[in-house]
Amino acid sequence: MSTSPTPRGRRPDPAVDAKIRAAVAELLTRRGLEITMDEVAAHAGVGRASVFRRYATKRDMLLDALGQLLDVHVAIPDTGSLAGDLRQVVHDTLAVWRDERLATLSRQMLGEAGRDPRVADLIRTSMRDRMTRTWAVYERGLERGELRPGSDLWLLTDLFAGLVAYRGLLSLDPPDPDDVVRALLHGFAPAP
Amino acid sequence: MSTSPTPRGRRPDPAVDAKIRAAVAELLTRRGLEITMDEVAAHAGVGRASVFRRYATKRDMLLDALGQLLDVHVAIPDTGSLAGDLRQVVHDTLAVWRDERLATLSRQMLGEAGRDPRVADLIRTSMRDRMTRTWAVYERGLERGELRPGSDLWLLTDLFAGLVAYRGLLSLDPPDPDDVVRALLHGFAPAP
DNA sequence: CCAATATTGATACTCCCAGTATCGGATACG
DNA sequence: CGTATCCGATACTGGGAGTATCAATATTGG
Repeated sequence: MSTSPTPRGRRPDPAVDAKIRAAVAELLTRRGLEITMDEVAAHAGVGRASVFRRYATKRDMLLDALGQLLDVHVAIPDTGSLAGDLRQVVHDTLAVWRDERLATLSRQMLGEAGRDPRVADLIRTSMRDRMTRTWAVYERGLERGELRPGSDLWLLTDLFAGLVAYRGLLSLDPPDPDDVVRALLHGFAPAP
Repeated sequence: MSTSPTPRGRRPDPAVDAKIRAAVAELLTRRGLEITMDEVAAHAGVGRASVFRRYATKRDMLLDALGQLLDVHVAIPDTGSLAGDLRQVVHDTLAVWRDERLATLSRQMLGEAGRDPRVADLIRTSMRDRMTRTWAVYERGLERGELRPGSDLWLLTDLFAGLVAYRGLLSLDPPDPDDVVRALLHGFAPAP
């Protein structure tokens, strides 16, 4: 079952791993996805071959780095009302697009998702995890009677996640969180 | 003011223009954005240089082709109710993602928007035009009192356009138009 | 200690493709 | 005619991903 009977010879240097990852992370946030393998190796102070020994392709390398960048901690708000909590979640979701560097990287990452299913998978999973972690917000909202029972909560989350991604990707002005929350909770029909 | 005092020498052959455009369009829908200039020239039965005489770069060529592909006719529904009209608009917006070929191209196009501002501009403008053309739907809705006066209509449209693009880009299941319309009009709060 | 094996940085190579340059031939204008 | 531009064809340049090979070094089993 095991694929490692016993490792012989010289072992991979963990320090090299770290240097490469650090170099990729920095270059990625500084210059976006358009970086060359030579740059990575040079910036890490490491032989070019050592990079390819760890990642079969450039995509694999970027995939690994992007996975880490997406793994950010998201606070779960508890303001006392669903509207307040949602406002906070939407605001946090918008945060990525405020810093121009992160916005550029996010755009390119969403872009890469369009051509590489693995990147799409990465983002999808990351978003799903992230949203699942904010599920408590919805549960409290249901308990307080602020949310219609039986609501499609994925539709709710994807509506604002999609809005934010769409506007960000196309460089449109970001929406105001309060407007978004109002729209999500009460819709555009006149108050009855 | 004019930059063409008088054109000398042999004139560009319109037939060559047409052959190139046709070849690009077909290759684009058949294989997505990852096509080479040699393929375009060969498929058009045209010299490679003639392609570069018309487009300085591959991006320029794709931009031209994508602009035409985006220029599709969209019917403006008039079912008698805002809900019915909106349902139709959402359904039409989803159409692109039903054909797997078009979906792949759309994904790659949205992807390209993430790295090339000109593509983003193209999509943005196209979407804006398209939505403006459906403005009549909203106006009738306002007249019939089905829409709250003073609504941010761009927020409304971007909410569902974003949802559709987001789910499509990440290969998530497309939403049900009726669910979307219900959410947009009445929100997720309980009926008062 | 020793032999076998695998990693290290360095370098040179192949392959693909966008973009450029040049060719002889064709066509349009003056 | 003479010149300018287009035509298809072909060869070239340059950049970057991925591969191959090197001597040097490190690790482990015997």
